[in-house]
Amino acid sequence: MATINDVAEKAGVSVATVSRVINGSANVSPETLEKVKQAIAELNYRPNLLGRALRKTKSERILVLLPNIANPFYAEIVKGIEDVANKNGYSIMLCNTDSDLEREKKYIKMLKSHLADGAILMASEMTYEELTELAGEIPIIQCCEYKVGLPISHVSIDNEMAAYKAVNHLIGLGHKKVAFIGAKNQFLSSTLRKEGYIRALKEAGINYDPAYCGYGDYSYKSGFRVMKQLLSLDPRPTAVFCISDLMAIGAIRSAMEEGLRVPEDIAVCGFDNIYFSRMFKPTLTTVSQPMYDLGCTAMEALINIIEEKSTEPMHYFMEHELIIRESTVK
Amino acid sequence: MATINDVAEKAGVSVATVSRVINGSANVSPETLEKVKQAIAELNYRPNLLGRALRKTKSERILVLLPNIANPFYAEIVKGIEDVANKNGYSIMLCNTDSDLEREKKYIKMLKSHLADGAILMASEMTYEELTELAGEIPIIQCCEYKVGLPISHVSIDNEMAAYKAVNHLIGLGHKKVAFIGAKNQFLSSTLRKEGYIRALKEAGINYDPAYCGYGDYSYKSGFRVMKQLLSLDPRPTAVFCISDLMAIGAIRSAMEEGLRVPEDIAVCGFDNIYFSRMFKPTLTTVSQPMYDLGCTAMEALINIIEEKSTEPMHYFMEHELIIRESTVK
DNA sequence: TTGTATGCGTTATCAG
DNA sequence: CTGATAACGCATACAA
Repeated sequence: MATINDVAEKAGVSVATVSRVINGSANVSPETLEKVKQAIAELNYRPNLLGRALRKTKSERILVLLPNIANPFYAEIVKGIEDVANKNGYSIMLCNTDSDLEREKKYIKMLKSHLADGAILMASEMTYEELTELAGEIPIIQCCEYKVGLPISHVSIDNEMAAYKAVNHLIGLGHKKVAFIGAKNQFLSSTLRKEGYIRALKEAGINYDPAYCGYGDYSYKSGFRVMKQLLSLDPRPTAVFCISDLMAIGAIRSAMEEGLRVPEDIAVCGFDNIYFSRMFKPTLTTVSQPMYDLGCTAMEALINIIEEKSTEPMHYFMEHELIIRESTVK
Repeated sequence: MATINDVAEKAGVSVATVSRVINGSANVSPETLEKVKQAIAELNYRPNLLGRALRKTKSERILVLLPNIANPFYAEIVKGIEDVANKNGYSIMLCNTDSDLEREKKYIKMLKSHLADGAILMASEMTYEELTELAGEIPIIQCCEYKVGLPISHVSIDNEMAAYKAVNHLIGLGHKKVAFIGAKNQFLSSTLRKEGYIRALKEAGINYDPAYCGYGDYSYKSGFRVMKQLLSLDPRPTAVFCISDLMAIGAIRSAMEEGLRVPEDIAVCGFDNIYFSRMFKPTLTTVSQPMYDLGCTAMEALINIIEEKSTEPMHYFMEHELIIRESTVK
């Protein structure tokens, strides 16, 4: 592998001049420029990024930690992140944590070891203390899932309001017995979506009944299972709000297996608007997050921190949208 | 950020001793070990990976280039890659190329710039020449999609045989008019799957008719569109083999819209066994690839090259499996 | 067992 | 406009 020294030797100049050529410095005569360029081409020389980053103490690289690359929801966010990053000269590298704290910490260690200039964290498993400490060392942004009260910027939607609107839609269709399929975990969005559900009920004068609430893990299977239990209640719910599309689809299949029609016998609403929600029959009513914009905004906020344009933690709430399809309205 | 110098100073030893402690050298007295460990802890010191990699000319990092992180197919492969990598002390970083040659080349540039020790390429857009040149410089493996005749190891399934078996299954059910929904692109798998389709027809004494072949881009929409055309043929096909699950699901929805029942009026078979193929109604008959094992094998092969245990290019063909579900058999 | 000195490949400072 | 040289943070050969 050719180094800058080889190029310098071949071109008959010093390494400093080669470096100037590489970095587009104006102070190089046309003849030397040509000589150096030729030497670079002949040797097929590529600057060693490690050496450069070490010298500049800046890598122009960003880490994106996400819990599950299989989730198409994150894929769209990553697109936004990448586009903004590329526009600003940064490369992004994806780190799949698999919701495993150990894996996440391994990547965080790489981050702390100067491998990247900053990171975007989605659904981090770290504690308040760990996050705070990390933010003191390295620029980070929380995207989608976040913890409040931290000196760390975040980008998300208003989960409480989104859930409220979804449940309000069901109530507006005349449903009185509206069930809820959520998740019990450390994520704020789970709590907020449930709070939105409860607020919609209360405002409509409907009693909040914990018996109408089940909990899964966002998966198809868990939606299927929880729905089975809810359907055994008497009186049976006539509508269900699920905090993920996959659970909603599981719930629909569960209802169908019981001989119920969707939406005639029971209406189902999901959350996320994954591409599959259009393909499923009946097509799924759901809440759409502006995934691409979430990614763009997160990356812009991160760059602002890295380049020290902004220092104060910012909290961005992006617009969401209720998408009404066949699973709630015939 | 504390450096090895700070630690050395604080502990009252030389940087060499600190380095020995970090790297677990045996030749350190218990007392110095303790002193250094304490200094490391107090300063919250993390070795700078750039410096280390630069010095060792080895990063212990692997790049995984994939065309689309949204495709759950790749997610499972990545799991296999990660598990083997972690077991061997490597970290993997995902690079989303979006099937864009420019993006891919940017990551390849990083690879050539010593940011990683090697790479696993899935569905690369590069030419024969580019790939050959790259392989001369850096350890790489082709996974799933590959080009033949290159001095580069690859891991995949036998696409021709898999397609053959799938179509044979349809023929075995009594179908004579078996259509095909494929893709026209540079990928060998597209060609091989079509060849398998043709071989199965020929062996059964069925004439291969190009009119029964349509082409999409693996997506739901394209499957839907192509199926519409195939259904307008006279005589109408009674079975369809699709080279992706998404196209198969699009095809099914298309058939349903025409008032046809699946599988009674028309049988549909997909390819990939994405998790969604189980959730869809009717559940989808499809070809399952051993995604996790593909990833494991690819990573093992890469490590063998990096650590120079093997030098000869190897070609691995993993077992696949035909999974029969409701879309072909009632 | 420990320390000194060197170099990995860059970029940046300073002198010319 | 160009070159010599130091420094980024680390690991290691060699000396002590």
